[in-house]
Amino acid sequence: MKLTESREKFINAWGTLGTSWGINRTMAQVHALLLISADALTTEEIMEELNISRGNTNMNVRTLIDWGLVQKELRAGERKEYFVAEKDIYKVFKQIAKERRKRELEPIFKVLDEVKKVDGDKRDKNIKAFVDTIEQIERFTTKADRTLETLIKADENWLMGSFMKLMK
Amino acid sequence: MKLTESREKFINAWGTLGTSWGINRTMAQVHALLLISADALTTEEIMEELNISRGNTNMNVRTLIDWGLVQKELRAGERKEYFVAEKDIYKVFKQIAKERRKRELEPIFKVLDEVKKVDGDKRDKNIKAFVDTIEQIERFTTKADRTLETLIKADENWLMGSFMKLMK
DNA sequence: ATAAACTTTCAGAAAGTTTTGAAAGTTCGG
DNA sequence: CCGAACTTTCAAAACTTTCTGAAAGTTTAT
Repeated sequence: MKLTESREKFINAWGTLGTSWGINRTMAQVHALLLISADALTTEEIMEELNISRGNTNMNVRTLIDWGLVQKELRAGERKEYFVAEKDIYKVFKQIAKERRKRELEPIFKVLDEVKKVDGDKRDKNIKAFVDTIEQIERFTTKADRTLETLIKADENWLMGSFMKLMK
Repeated sequence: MKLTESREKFINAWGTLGTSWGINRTMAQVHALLLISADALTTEEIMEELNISRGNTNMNVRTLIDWGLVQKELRAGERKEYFVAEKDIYKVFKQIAKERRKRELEPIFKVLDEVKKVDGDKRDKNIKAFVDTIEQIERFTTKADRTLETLIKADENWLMGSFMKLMK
C-alpha cells in the first residue's frame, strides 16, 4: 500500500473512532493528520489535505489546542502559524482522560450528590431502590475516578508498570 | 427534594452523560429509569415516564437487551413483557466495556494492522513519522485492550482488588 | 379461525450537529 | 496610519441522528 493511501485510511479510521467517543469527526481527523505528519502544518495545508473549509479547520485546531493535544509553532520571519501534535501517545491519552473527566465526570458527581438527598421514608421500596442505585453508582465512579486521577498524575513508566501489574 | 424530582434529575443527567459517550440519550434514559425502579416496568410505563413514543421505547429497550443491560421478565398469566435492568453496577460497566470493545476497538486494530504495511523506504521521514505513530498507537492500544479484557473476564472482587492496588 | 393484546417496523418529520464561506477582526512591517 | 497577511466569527445550509405514529406482524386464548 502506498503512503498516501495508508495515511488516508488511518485518518478515516481515527475519525470514525472519534465519532463513537463523542469527539467530532473532523477534530479527530485533524488530530490524526498532525499525528502522522513529520513536520508542523499550516491551516492551508490542513484544509487541502482534508478538504475542509477554513472556518472548520480553524475551529477544530483551536479545540485541539484547548485540549492540549496540539501546539502552535511559530517560525522566525513567518507570519503563518504552524501546528504540531503531541506525538507521545501516552500523553495524548492522558490529556484526553483529563479533559473528559473534567467535562463529563465532574458534572455527574454534582448531580449524584444533590439527588441522593431525597426526602421521604427510606423503607419505601421506591425510595430505597433509588437511593441504593445512586449510592452504588457514586461508590463505583468515585473509585474509578480516583484511579483515573492517579493515572493522569503518574508518569509514563509508572503508568506502564501499573498496566503490567494488572495484566499479571 | 421530592423523589419524583430527584428521579427526573438523575435520568436527565444519565442521558446527557450517555450522549457524550456515543450512547443515544433516550437509550441512556431508559436505562436510568429501569436502574432506579424497584419493579420491572412495561413498555407502556416507560413511554409514560419518559414521554416518548412506542416505537422509540421498543427500539431502545431492544438495544439495551442486546447490550445485556436489561432483561425481559415474564409474569405468569400476563401477556405484557416487563423489563428489568441489571442492578449490579460493576456488571453494567463490564458489559458496556465489552460491547464497546467489540464495536470500536476491534475495527481499529484491523486498520492499524493493514495500514502499517506501507511500502517505501523507511528512511524517508514521512514514512518514518507515519509508521512510528502507528506502531506506538498499536502498542499502547494492545496493552490497554489486554487490561480491559482481563477486567472483563475478572470477577467483581478481583476487579475491586485491582482498583485498590492501583490507588495504592 | 378469529379477535384481542401485544410487539415490531419503517418512512417521513423533527431535532441536533457540523460545515461552509464571506465578512470582520487582528497583527505587523514599513 | 495603511495595507497585506493572516486568523476568527457566525448565520445559514448541509448533513446526521433520532423520534413519531400508524400500519403490519405476532402470539395466545377461545
